[in-house]
Amino acid sequence: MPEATGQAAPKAKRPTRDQRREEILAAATRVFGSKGYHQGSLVDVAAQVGITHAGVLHHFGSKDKLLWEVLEYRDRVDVQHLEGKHIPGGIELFRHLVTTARQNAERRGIVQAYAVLTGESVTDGHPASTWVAERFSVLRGEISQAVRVLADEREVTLPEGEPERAAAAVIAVMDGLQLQWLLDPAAVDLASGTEFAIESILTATLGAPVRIAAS
Amino acid sequence: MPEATGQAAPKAKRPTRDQRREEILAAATRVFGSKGYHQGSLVDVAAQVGITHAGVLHHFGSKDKLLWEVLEYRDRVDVQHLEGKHIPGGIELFRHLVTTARQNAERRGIVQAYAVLTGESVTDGHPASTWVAERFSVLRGEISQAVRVLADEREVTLPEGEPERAAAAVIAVMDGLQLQWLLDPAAVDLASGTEFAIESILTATLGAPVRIAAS
DNA sequence: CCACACTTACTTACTGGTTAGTAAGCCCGG
DNA sequence: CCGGGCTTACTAACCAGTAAGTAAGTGTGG
Repeated sequence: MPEATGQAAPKAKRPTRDQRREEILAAATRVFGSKGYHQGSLVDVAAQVGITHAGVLHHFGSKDKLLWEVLEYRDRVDVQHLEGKHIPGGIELFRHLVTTARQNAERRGIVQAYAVLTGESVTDGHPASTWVAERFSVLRGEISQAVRVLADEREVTLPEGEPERAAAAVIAVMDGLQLQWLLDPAAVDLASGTEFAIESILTATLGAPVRIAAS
Repeated sequence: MPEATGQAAPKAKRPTRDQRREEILAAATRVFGSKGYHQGSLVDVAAQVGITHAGVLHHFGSKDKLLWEVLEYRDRVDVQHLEGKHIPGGIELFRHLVTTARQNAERRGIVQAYAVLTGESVTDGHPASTWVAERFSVLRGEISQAVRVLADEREVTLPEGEPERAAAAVIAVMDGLQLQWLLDPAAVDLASGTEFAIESILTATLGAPVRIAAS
């Protein structure tokens, strides 16, 4: 809090443009996460920041643009989290996936946002559909590459398309478990379930037991 | 107005109550499937049947009730499909799951409806959330039971909670693959991907190779 | 066998609510 | 003193649900 002598008004300092934008993005993530994009309104978002919905539009122009920036924002934060640690490859990637699942069990909001937006995105003409499709595509690429690294290490040759199939299955099981966990957290253990499923898929793909130790 | 001679009028006969209800349920399945529950309106549904939205409300009372009946309708149709063939158990159940996946690849609309509603259902207070949660619960029960049957057949004893974990993983991988397939049908093969993933999970659970032959 | 009573299946018209987006102006800080 | 950040006020569209009226059937008593 600034200014003791000058004018010690208890008035809150007006945030800078970038601060406000970040506040709004965080609020929009919460709102779209808990209510979905269509059901979550700009009024909801604005209320969480303490302004009106017109104020939000002043910063982002339209609801669609806000959604796009929310998605980019999520990517930026996720990458920031790995800063310097370079994208892991081989077995390290799968360790990272399990670790993420473990962390996600403590961040229900983010998991919910991801699940809701992903599900919504398969509706006709949804503004996030290309983003989600692209995200899946990139993930499949990275994971199938890691599978190939493991295969090389163990000197097994995989049939054409097998790494991609395994990659799709790994992503699928993670998303699917999140869905079940969101609807009934007691029935599914996110971390151990993810680890078990990934190990199963890798073991079957490589033809030899694969273990993912603690990170 | 009518009446020329006798009454050879080419006038369309008014459908019976039950016919109309079925028409509306089918239309609602398409609408909620392609646009989601919140974004799909009663006007959309009504237009597909050639009546007004008030006509739809005459039959179903409210939008929420319509959704509930759509979900029940889906169950009824699915079960009808298995009529007489009793709910399969043991390896037969997994064969059935793969067969369903193969059929689903030809029924995009239904898969989309299921994916959209499931994703939407994790939003706060969604009218379908208890239905989806219940469905997951029942499926986990049936599949974990089938896993136990397989374990007994092979005389292996499974750790506490292991069948449930495998069941959750099987459901997860099916749902997740559907999502990826909807967004990029060329990147994922629904039938073979499902078969591969289920075999991987069962093999890892039972400690011995499990194959799912053609049904 | 048919007229009258009643029910069913809607339509039209409206209500109250919510939505995204626009326009104009106010106010504060640098 | 001026410009960005915001509010207030508004619009046009759309929504679910209600109410009342109407036309087309169905059942029934005479």
